[in-house]
Amino acid sequence: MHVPGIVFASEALLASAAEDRALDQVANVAHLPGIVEASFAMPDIHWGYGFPIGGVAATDVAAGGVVSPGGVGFDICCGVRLLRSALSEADFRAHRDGIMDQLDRRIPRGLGKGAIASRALLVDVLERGAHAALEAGFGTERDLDRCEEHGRSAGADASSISERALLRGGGQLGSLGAGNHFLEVQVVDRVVDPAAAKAFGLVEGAVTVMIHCGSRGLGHQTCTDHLRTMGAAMARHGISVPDRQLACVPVGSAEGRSYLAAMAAAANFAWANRHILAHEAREAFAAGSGIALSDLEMDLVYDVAHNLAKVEVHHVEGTPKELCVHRKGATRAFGPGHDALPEDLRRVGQPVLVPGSMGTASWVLRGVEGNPAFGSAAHGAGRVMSRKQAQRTESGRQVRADLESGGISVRPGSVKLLSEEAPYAYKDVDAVAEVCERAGLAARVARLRPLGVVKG
DNA sequence: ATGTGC
Repeated sequence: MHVPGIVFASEALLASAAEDRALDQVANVAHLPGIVEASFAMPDIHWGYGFPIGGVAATDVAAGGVVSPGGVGFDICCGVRLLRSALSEADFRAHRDGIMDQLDRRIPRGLGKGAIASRALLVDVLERGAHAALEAGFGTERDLDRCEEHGRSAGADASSISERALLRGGGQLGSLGAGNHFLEVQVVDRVVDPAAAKAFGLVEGAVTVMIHCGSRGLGHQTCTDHLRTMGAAMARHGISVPDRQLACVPVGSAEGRSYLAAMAAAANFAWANRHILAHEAREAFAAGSGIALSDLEMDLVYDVAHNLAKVEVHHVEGTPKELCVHRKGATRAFGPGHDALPEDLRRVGQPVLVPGSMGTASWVLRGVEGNPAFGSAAHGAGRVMSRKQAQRTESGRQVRADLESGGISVRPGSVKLLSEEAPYAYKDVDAVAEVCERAGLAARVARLRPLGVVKG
C-alpha cells in the first residue's frame, strides 16, 4: 500500500461492509500508482467492481498518477437531480393519481428501454451534454447553472465512443433505466439548516422531485470497451495491481486520455438524460394537476454526479496539485467559497444529494470547509442485502403493498425488480447522513420523505 | 448498474 485506507463510518454501518469484502477493496485501491493521501471510503461503502462503491481516490497527474475505469463505475456519471416546487403535500395528494399516471405514461424506464429524445440528438449530446438538450427544446437555461459542470463535461470526444455503445445509447436518451434508479415525488419532511434550505429553495412541507439515473447502456458499454484496452496496455506501462478489476493507466498516456475523453462524452449523455427527464417531469406535473407550469415553480435545486473521475486542483501537504479524483458511488461535496459553485450558492456550499432506498427518506446535505476526502461525501444508503437475497425475502407484490399502505404511490416498470429494491435491502440513510456530518464530509440541510415512486 | 458472459 502506498497510502493508508480510511473509512468514514459508524460501527453499525461498517459491520455490513466488512462482510462483503469491501474493506479489502479499500486496501487494494491504496496500491494504485500515484495515489495521494489515502484510499478513502464513504459511510455507505459496499462491494463493487475493483473499487468499493463509496470509494474515493486521487492520483497525482504529474507524478504518473493513473486513471482507472473501476474507480468511476460502469454507470458513468450516474447522479441525482432535485427539483423543488410550490406544491404542498396536500396539493399533491389532491392531484396525486393524475400526476402519477402522467409520470407513469411519460417516463420511459426498464431494462434496455427508452427514450424521450430522438437518436438524431445523440452525437450533439455526447459533445455538449445538457446544452444540446436545451437547444433541442428541453428544460431551461437556469437548469444549466444549477448543474455540476454546467451540464457539460469538458474534453468530451464522441469519436472515442464505440459503435456498439452508440447503438445501445441511441435509443435511451431520456430514460430512467432500472435497478436502484428512480424518479420520486417527495416532501420536505424536516429542515435542519434553515438558512441553507432557503438558499436551496427548500421549504418544510413543500413537494420535491428527485431523479436518480445515469448514462444507461452507453456508459456501461464505454466502461467495458476501455477496461479491455486498458487491461492490455497495463503491462506496457509497467503497472501491476493486486486485482485485475483495478485496470488503470497513467492519466497522461494515450489510453488514459482516450478513456477520459470517452468518459466525458458518456457523462454528457448522463447530464442530458437527467435534464430531459426533469423537463418531462415538469410536463407531467402540469398535465396531471391542471396547474400552469409557471405556477408550479419546479426549479432545479441541483444536479450532482456520484460516478466520475475528474482532474481537480487540491492541496496535498500544503501545495496545490493537479489530481485525478475518482468518486465511485461518492458525491462531490465542495464547501463554501468554491468557484465551481453558482454565485448564489457560494456562501452556503454545494448541495449534496443523498438518495435513500425506495420508500425511505433522502437527504440534502451541503458541502463544508475542510472536507477530508477531496471534497466528497456519501451518495446513498448502500446495499446490505444482495439482489437475490432481497428477492427471497419478499415478493415484489408484497413490497408494493407495503409501500402503498404507507401512503406511497408506486408506478413500477417491473414488479419483480421491485423486490430487489425493497427498503430492508439497504442501509439506514439517516445514519449515513449523520455520519457524513460527524466526519466533516458534509452538513445536514433537509430530510425528504417519499410520496410517490416511479421505477424501472 | 447492465440488451445479467468469456
